[in-house]
Amino acid sequence: MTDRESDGRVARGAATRKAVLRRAVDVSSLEGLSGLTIGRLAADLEISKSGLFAHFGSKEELQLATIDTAVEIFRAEVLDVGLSVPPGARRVWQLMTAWLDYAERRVFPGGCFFAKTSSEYSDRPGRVHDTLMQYRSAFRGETTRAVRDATQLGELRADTDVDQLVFELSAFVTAALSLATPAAFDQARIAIHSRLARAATSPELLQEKAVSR
Amino acid sequence: MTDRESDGRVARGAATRKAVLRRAVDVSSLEGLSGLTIGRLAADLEISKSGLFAHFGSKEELQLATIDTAVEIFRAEVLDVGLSVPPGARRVWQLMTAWLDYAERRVFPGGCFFAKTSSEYSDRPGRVHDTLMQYRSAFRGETTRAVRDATQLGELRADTDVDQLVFELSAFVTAALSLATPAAFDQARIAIHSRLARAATSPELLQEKAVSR
DNA sequence: CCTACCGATCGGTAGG
DNA sequence: CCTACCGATCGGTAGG
Repeated sequence: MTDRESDGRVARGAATRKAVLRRAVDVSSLEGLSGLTIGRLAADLEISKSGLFAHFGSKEELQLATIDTAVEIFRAEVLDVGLSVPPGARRVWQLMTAWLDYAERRVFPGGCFFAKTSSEYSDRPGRVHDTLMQYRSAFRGETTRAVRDATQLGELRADTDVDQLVFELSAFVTAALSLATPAAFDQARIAIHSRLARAATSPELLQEKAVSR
Repeated sequence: MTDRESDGRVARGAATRKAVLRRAVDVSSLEGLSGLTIGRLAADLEISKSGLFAHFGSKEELQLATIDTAVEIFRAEVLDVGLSVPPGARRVWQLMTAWLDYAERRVFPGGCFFAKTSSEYSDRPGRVHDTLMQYRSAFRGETTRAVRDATQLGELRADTDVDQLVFELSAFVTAALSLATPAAFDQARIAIHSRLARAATSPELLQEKAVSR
């Protein structure tokens, strides 16, 4: 009896928390993590300010929880899609295009959550800044590993400067995210394909595997 | 007598306005144009809030005046430096490196004023957004003209896709501004040089003119 | 999860 | 340029 009752409360609490964070991620992708205010979020979700506040304890904790929620989505939409292809040049291509696709598809209404918030917090010390930079460098690490693997597999030229190539490919993606026009997304795909083709040991390596359908 | 007195007031007013805008540009480059608050600016400059307010009439007017001030500085530091070299491949190189240099030199304490504020206002409708986008596209227009001129002069290959090349070169710069590490600035210079060398009809075109000293 | 607060700060105004 | 305000909103707290 008491078990069932408290389970019900816990479940409702978790559902509210989840709804708050989903909304928080959307708002932040449009207006940044400091544009996020507890009062506005509470009004949007039609709960009291202090009711919402009780879930997090401080605005900073809300911001950190919002970042973690965005990371989970980014991981599923970009990293998992990229890594679903076996190591090699095509994995690198897949990783970059998954990143572009996720932004173009507006998984977050403001485009890329991390493009917005990393720029916003680039010069503000604190835990929000540190957490964002840590995730950014973790993702760059995954990209670097994919490029290094492709090099060691002989699919990218042995004299490839791995960090330089990662810089250039990432630059094309982030530029498209920042411009956010259809033309820019196309230009990024063209640039990435041509840069990878130039680094590849064989031109067919970037081709889609022929699927029978 | 009255002339001298009112001239003195006007001059003092202009000096105050100038000091306010210089400070506003610095603060915005660090914390964005919405992080700019009239109260804080007044406290920094040790004048009253309403005294400062009287110079602009609204926060939006202050933001627009701040953008115009930043544009003047950007024009002097980047555009004028780039265009000081005659049309051709080297002018394109000069334009891109002047842009990198200005950010690396921290002309604004937060790096590039426009990188920060364009991202901040990318999804907020209004005059601030419109003004920022207008300046961004004007600068892109100048870059495009420089590339087109270099192509027509025969210094870049006739089959150069001008918009694509502008996209790629700008991407390298904005990526470096966003990362803002010494390594990233170096990687951007390497990427720009190599991309321009590949588009050039002759490798010497990017060389510095030999100066006797 | 709520009502009812707190001090601080926001953009802006009145009147000099 | 000033003092002295305004209503709205901020993050956060007390006490349920």
